[in-house]
Amino acid sequence: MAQKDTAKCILDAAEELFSERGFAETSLRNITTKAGVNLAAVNYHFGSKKSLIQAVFARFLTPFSENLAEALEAYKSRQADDGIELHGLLVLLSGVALRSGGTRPQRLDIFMRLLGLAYTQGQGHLRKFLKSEYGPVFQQYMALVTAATPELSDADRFWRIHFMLGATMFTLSGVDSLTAMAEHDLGEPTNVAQVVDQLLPFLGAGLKAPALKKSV
Amino acid sequence: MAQKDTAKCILDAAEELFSERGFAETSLRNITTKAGVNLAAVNYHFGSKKSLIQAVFARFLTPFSENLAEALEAYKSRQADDGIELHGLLVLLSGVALRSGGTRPQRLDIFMRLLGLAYTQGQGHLRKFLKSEYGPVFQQYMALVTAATPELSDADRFWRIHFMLGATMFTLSGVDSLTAMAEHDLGEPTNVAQVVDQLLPFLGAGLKAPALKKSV
DNA sequence: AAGCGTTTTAAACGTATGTTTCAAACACTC
DNA sequence: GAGTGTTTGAAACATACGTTTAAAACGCTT
Repeated sequence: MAQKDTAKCILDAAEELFSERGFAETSLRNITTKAGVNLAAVNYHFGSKKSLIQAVFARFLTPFSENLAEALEAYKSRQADDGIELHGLLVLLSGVALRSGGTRPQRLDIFMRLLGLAYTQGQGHLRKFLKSEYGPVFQQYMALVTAATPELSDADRFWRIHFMLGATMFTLSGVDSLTAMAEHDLGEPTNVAQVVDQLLPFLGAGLKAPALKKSV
Repeated sequence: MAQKDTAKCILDAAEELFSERGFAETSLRNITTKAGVNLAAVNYHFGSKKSLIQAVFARFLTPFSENLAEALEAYKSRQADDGIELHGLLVLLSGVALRSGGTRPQRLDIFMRLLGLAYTQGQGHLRKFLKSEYGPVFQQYMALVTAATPELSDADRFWRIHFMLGATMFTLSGVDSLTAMAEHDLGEPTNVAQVVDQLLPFLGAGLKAPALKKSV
């Protein structure tokens, strides 16, 4: 059991290297060297580099989406017919995210970086894989957010959700560099959970901001 | 004059391909084929692929930072001793950004994507190049933002500025996909300037949000 | 301990990359 | 219009990549 599990070692190394350099910049030789396994092990265990990439995402996203689905069920039955409140929804999602990192809580930043890559340098196969596999849970969550912001037009909500997504992904993607900068400039050490706590009021205020009036 | 300028053709092709696929995924053969020039032309005109990447950034950032510096001077002398107001600063920056795309206004999305790449898959040489070349103007702008938000602690302002940066970069990076989604889902066509108009109230409200109270 | 399916290993495969080379074509001065 | 410096062209360079191969090592049942 203290034995090394080759596939797990490969996933660990790939996850970290991908998040640092991107998919194309990371060679299988980089990965297998870092993992301490033979080059051919990747193709033996995962079939191809593409499948490796998908496996890296699946390892994080599968427990994450399961946790989110559970939390949503619990929330719905608890809330019953009370009004749905935005702040509670944001806390719910951030809690699930912080809890789904496995043993290491920092995994969240790695994964946010990967998610960003999937958007920017996603080769197509990744986006389809992610949407078909994990789309429904997030649509479920979005329905609640819509219920919590009835005053917004669909268009306003659409754009502001993406503003929120961007703020979150960017910040958490570089949370280690940013906390280092913050500590250097301000002298205050910060951890991921504290950054998320800072993030929530910003996102809430942005989403609830008064809509712009056309042509001042 | 109607002659093709080889270096310009290379920059145009590189800019577009880099922003779509990233630096490593874009080969010099992709670039020169798209540009309709010989493969060796890149190394002849720019020396190396690295220098080409820097040149792509410089072509956009140099006029941008010059425009920003001018706008800041005008703003300062106009404002004199009036109070500095956040919304005006945001409008100023967005105006400079929208104006600096050269002939094609869409260039802003391409460049935002490139800037994102510089953060994520920046090979180090890029970040140093950008910071030393264009850092000072942005520090100047930041000083005004600080003056416009005296109620914020340095830490709150630090984090919220990065939240704003993330929301902006993410949204504008994918503004073509997002506007397509918005048009499909909501039936409303949108252009880049309108998205920016949506962004500003969101950013303003987020930055000015009441600070979180520690330990509810 | 023999046998068998699974896993690991080292080496090679074909392909694509960034870069270099050097001769040909060009633009322009004298 | 010859001569000069600059730009382009086709081909080759060495290197790195993802993948495949076939033999060796391992784990486990019998």
